[in-house]
Amino acid sequence: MSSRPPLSNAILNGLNDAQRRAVSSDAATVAILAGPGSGKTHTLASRVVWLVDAVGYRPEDVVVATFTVKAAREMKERIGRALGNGRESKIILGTFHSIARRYLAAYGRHIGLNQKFGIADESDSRAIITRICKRLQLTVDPAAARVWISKRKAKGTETSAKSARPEAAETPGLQDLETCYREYQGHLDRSSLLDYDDLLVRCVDLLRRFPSCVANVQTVLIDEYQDTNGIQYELMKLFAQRHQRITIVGDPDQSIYGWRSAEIRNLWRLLRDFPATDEISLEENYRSSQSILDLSLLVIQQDTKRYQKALKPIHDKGSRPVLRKLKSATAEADWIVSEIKRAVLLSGSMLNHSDVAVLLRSASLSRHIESALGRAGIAYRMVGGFKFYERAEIKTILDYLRVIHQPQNNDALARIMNVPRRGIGEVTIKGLIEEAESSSLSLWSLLLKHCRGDRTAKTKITKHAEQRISGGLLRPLETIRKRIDEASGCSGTPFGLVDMIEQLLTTLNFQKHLQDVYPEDHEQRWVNMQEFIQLAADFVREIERSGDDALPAIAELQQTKEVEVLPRFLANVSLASDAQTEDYGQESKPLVTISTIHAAKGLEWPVVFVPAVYNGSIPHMRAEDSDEERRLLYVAMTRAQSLLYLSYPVYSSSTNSERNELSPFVTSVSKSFLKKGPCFDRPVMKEIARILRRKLPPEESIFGSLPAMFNVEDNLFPVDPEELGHNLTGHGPDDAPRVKRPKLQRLPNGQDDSGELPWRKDYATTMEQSSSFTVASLPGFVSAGTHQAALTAAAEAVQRAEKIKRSSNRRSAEQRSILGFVKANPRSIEALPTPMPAASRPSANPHSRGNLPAQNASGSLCTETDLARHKIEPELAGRSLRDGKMKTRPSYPSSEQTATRKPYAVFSSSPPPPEPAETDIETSSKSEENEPPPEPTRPATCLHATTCNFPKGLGGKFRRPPGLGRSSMAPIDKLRKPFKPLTINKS
DNA sequence: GTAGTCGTACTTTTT
DNA sequence: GTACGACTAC
Repeated sequence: MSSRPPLSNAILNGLNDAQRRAVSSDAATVAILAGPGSGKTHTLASRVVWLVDAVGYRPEDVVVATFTVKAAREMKERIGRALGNGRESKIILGTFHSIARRYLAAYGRHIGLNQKFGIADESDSRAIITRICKRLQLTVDPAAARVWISKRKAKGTETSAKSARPEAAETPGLQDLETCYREYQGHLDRSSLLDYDDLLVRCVDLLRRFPSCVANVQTVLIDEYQDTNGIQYELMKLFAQRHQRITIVGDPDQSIYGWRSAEIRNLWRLLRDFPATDEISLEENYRSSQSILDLSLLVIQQDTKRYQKALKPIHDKGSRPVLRKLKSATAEADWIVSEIKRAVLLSGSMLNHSDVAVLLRSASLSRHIESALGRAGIAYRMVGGFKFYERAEIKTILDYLRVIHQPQNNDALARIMNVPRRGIGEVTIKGLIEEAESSSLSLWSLLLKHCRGDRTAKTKITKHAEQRISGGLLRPLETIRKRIDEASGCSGTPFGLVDMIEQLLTTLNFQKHLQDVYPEDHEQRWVNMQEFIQLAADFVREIERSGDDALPAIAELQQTKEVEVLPRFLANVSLASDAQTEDYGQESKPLVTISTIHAAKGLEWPVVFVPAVYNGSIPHMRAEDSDEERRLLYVAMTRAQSLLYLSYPVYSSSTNSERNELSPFVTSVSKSFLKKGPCFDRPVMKEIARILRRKLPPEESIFGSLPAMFNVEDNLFPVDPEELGHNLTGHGPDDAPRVKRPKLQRLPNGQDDSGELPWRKDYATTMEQSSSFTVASLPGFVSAGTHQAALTAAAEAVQRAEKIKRSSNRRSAEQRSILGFVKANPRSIEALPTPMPAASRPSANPHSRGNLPAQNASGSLCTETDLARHKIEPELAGRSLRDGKMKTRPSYPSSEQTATRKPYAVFSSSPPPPEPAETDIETSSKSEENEPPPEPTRPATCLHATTCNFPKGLGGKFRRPPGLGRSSMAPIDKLRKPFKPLTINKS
């Protein structure tokens, strides 16, 4: 790689060795597998730039597929920044669905697709299927039918072998399902609609029958590959059919879309179909503190079937994640607010509200959080969940637009027929639809004929209603349609989308309609309409700026140019999960982010809250795959950079006082969490600052501006809300009495107890004997030892990080391969994974892997380089051995294989303790501005909550202001305007 | 037939 | 806190 042209240096700069190798790999197929925070997306984006700039592919010959609109947008931005000249807009980049739609728009007619096809979103599908089920009196649940149909389409056509299985008679209403499927598909065809799955299915059809569509494509890159489903895999291969050059990045641990038919299996399929694939893993985690990673790993490792990867933190230990137990969901929300305030204030606004995310299993959990934030006047935004486009008034206008675009869209027309009120009721509408369908007319033409007197509908329509339909619905829409045709026909000024919407609103007298129907909140809804217009305007501007996203011309095949804005706008609405509602003009004030975990994938925040970590929420009651739920929690946890809080309410909502149980994913590791928020003293804050690479304001200024009566510690809520009556917590025996105790002593094995529980040991002991690390000590304040020890730990962590950084420079040669894993388990991930090869250097302590196979189980199948990769840093392998953890490890329940594999020393993200000699040198050279490590015997009392003296990093110079006396401190939150939620703002 | 009122039963995750 | 169904008044 050393002989690359200088131009490429810029691309490779700032990447680590493994990333560099991934970016510049010459292999046709490249699979980059890496854990969270390892720079996957960045690497993929860099590879795109590399392929264009260094290798020389034309941008328009590169296909990049992502899963979410947000990811696509970000990818485009990143690539654009590096490429310049707007070349990124030529790249065929987008979600699978949007790329498929573009191809279908351009070439669809070659496979008999109506040029003006529309997209049926989920609610359309649901409505159609419900109607079918009702009409034909099918005994299947419409929702289940929809899922079944979708799964069938998503599976793809290649997997014929396995389709034999589930199809058997075991499916109860199979007959009905089949009927429903047929009817549904027929209905979509008649209305020229494609549902989400159809976009992919039809595109596969297109590319198979007309490979020349993609004859220009040189290379295909896929982000978040673990989320591809069968049909997407086919699509990927078809896009790459000419040159078979594919790059994927993914992380099996973050596969959270199984319910949408994502198949982790696709990873093995890829390696099977492209055996020469260059596998690269990225192992350094640049995002999270070591504590956060350690705990996340403990969670994900409970999945014994997973393919394991190394994940090495480069950051300091950081403060331990918190697992907080609250009385109710309301208390939980209030507690979150109090912790946010605490973090912001005690960091002297080094952390602000936009650094905070609250990640939820389900969007519906946001209610309490939203109202607590609202009450506290903290601005926030909700990502995922209720979508802007799903608001009733927006949907209505969208339906109008859809009918303008596609008069044959009966469903949309039926929904708007009586909105605004035109004196037509359900019965009439239903009758008309039936009539239209039975005479194979569209509803639109039926109405048109009726109103023109060409044909009288059998269904009775009152004269009054007829007039209003004719004058208030048919005629205005015809007019608009005519104007569109005229405009596009003679290339005159196209009829502006915004004009169209505004004209529609006027003719319909929509504002009055809103007033009539929603007397309570019509104003808000009208504001939504304005925002909608704004979005449309943005969309148009964006199109004009970046030009049409036409596909590169192909000699052999005629393309249909997409000239009209309307269809593209509608498609954009259906395919965009989020309206890009952000930043119009107004200085973006810092907002707390509330998001579903799904929507948070790929993102990161300094501070992350994961509320509602209880059985039933995570894992969700209705979830079928509990491993996936665990991965979901893992994804949530690994979003955090420096502070991670999990919490759960003991009692679910006020309505029924049912008790919640802590999520099973964390019960066994619950002791590794803090029971309440960390004390944000100087050392802790400094560590946070270091992880975030930010500057921490001086201590005086932080405490100088604390509001009066401010609670410095997380003590507004009882640590155990049930303790009042001496309750048993009911989470098993070791959990019962919760005695806080300081951990001041060194553990016998010489590992210094840096205030953190000895995690591994804890993990082991929770599973067998719980007594082993009870350390008798002063009763009193938990955190005291933590903080002083944190100082030492911090210094050490820096060295460790340094060491890892150093060692990781040669990492690329040592990455382990998944090839063995795949080959040993050719067709399923159900099989146990190959044991992670342990350190192969003799210097590493041998007992750790006494019974591990020396090589990857696939040994014979591995290439030489494969084997070479299996070396592990000796330090990494060494640690757990030195600690003698192996002895206390219980034999793992499932199988010997698991048990022997279990030594996770090798996967551990904990770097080894520094070697003594180096310690001194490094500390002295390194910690100039650091406090000298404190004496191990600092009395605990200095951290007493109410008299909080901060441990004087600087010799006790600063004391916290007494709080009561000081006046005129500006509470920064005063300045923040209360945020009015789009949804509902009353509690 | 339409429109308004009341009571009941749900509320995973996304393209 | 809402969406849908049943019931009742026009």
